[in-house]
Amino acid sequence: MKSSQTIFNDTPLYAQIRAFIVARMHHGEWQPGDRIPGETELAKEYEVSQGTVRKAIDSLVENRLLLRRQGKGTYVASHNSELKLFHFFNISPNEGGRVLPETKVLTVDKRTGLHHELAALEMPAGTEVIHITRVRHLAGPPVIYETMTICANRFKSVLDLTKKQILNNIYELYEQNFGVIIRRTKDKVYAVAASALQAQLLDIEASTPLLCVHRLALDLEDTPVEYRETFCLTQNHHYHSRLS
Amino acid sequence: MKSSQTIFNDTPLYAQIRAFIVARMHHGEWQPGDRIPGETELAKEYEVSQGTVRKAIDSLVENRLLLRRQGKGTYVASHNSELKLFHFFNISPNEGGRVLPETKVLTVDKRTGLHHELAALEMPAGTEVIHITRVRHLAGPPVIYETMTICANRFKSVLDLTKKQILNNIYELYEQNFGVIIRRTKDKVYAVAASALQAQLLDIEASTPLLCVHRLALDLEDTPVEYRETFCLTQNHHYHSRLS
DNA sequence: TAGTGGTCTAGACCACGCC
DNA sequence: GCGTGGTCTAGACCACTAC
Repeated sequence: MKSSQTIFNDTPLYAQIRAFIVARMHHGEWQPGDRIPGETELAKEYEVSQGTVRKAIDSLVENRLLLRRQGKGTYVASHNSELKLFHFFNISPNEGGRVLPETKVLTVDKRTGLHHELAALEMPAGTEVIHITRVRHLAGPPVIYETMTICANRFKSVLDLTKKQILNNIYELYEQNFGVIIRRTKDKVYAVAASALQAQLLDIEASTPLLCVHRLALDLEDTPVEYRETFCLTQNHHYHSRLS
Repeated sequence: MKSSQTIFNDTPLYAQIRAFIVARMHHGEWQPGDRIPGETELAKEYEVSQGTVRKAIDSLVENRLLLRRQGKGTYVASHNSELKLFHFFNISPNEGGRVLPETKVLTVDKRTGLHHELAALEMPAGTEVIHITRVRHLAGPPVIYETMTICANRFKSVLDLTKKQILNNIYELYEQNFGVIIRRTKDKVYAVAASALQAQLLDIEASTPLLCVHRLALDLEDTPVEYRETFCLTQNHHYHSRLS
């Protein structure tokens, strides 16, 4: 990169290149599934060495924003690829392998966000949100009741979809319809007693212990996108996580 | 690395170097907290370029087995360093910052492992284990009841310790007394109703919903080391996890 | 055969911590 | 000033994919 173009002399070159690449993905120039230019080409374009571009791409591959295919090229990651299908869905049967959930959307409403929802999403009081509730099955009776809250402005056209059009993997919907890519989530997990409504929907007795997950999903720029509350029966299923 | 010494021509050089470094840590030549030789020195020793050693170290730093200090050197990570204190302890108060738990050890016994314990630890039926139970407080009344199961052979001298000598951060004990470094954990999380014993120990009513975590802790070589069952009150606390 | 990512080298300069 | 890790370069060869 020519010194005359170097704006941020305090940040490493590869970090600047990485930011440029993320910006082009975020802006929509490179869509999920697209192949991006080769390392040598990007190196020429930005006037840096191929090794520096490689280092920038390395860190994006680590964060699963890009994926490499040897001999073919580097691609923008997509949530609907097999690898990512289960990535943010960490509830599994106790016995047997992972199961893709079936989903029934119950309600889709627009309303003013509640205090704790807006606090989680870092939005000012009074902001309009879209509120979705749904029940999910995992190869059997219903085991998950879930509510999701998203910004009404950013996801306005969700209201135009029928309940059946709302995808099972809603992160895929964010990506395909709104260009919003979920990079990471923060979960807080509790044990609670089932409310009357939850008991009815999950066909259990009230006060049955339920796993309760408060999840915040963040996009590429670490902006909160969705606040979700998941209530899960853990008789035959569990929530899993790995630390390393 | 001279070609005559190259044993695994199918694996990349940097991966071989990484394996050598891990072996020297695992073997005890480099203890937690030690400084390892500089990149140039290791490069000379293994007869590879400094860049290759760097790539090997990079991946170990990512996995938190090593940590770099610019201008000083590269160090073997230690669980008692501030950075790692909370790393595998992911239960926090709902309000306020993280709190270091106080711990009271209840029992330390040697017995034959139960079926599900040995299955988790991948040990043959009939293996002897050490079983520890304890209660933990987080700046207030007790909120955690926990049982831990470890291999009796590997951790024999734990039986010689008094209950007070068993450290609050038991992974630190594994590291300091046995040279076992925990690299990662796999958690399965459930919601359950408190048993009579748990209710008594946590001073709550029986059937109160409790968070139940089944945790397997693995060492550097991905061998299961400890199986733990944690029961946690989530009135004022929560279990947290991040996916990315 | 041509282009891509994957690995590896040798050497350069910088920023930091320490003496 | 010296040694450390941190960044960057220019070029090499390999393995894989596609034509």
